[in-house]
Amino acid sequence: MAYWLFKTEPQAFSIEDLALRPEQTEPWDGIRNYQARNLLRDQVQTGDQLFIYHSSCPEPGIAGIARVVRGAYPDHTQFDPESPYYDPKSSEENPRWLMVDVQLADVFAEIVSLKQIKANPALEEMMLVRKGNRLSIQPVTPEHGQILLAMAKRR
DNA sequence: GCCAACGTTGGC
DNA sequence: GCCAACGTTGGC
Repeated sequence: MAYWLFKTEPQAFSIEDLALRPEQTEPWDGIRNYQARNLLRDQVQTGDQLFIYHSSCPEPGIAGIARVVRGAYPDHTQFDPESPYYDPKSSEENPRWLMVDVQLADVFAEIVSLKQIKANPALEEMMLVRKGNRLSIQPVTPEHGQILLAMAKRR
């Protein structure tokens, strides 16, 4: 079981949306970055835990945890001309983009803020806080994962 | 293959 | 809204 950090903009999709129907699995679609796609394809596995990170919002940080319930398969939004994620250069025969299905595991009582993460010397090697990193899917080491879990207040 | 121009991300 | 730090595109 590996840990990952998945970014989302809460105004588009937040952990509260996952929490609306906690029993339901949700497709994590719209990944349009090759590095992130390769992680989905090669490394992200069913049962892995995701730290759900809210970005571009008043308080950026980790809002909770989800689990991967289905490994990588073609992201259907790439074939839909009506979708903002439509990719005319992709084809059903040779899909370019992948997605996974996730299910809510836990909503933190309080966000583990980017500010807190930056303030913790034990997390200074996290990809999230390394300069210039914008990757939307990031590996989280077991050590960092344990520290983040310890920082979180469980609801 | 180079690289300038352009687009995106995301904190502040 | 600003802007740094990328990633992508496309002419050559």
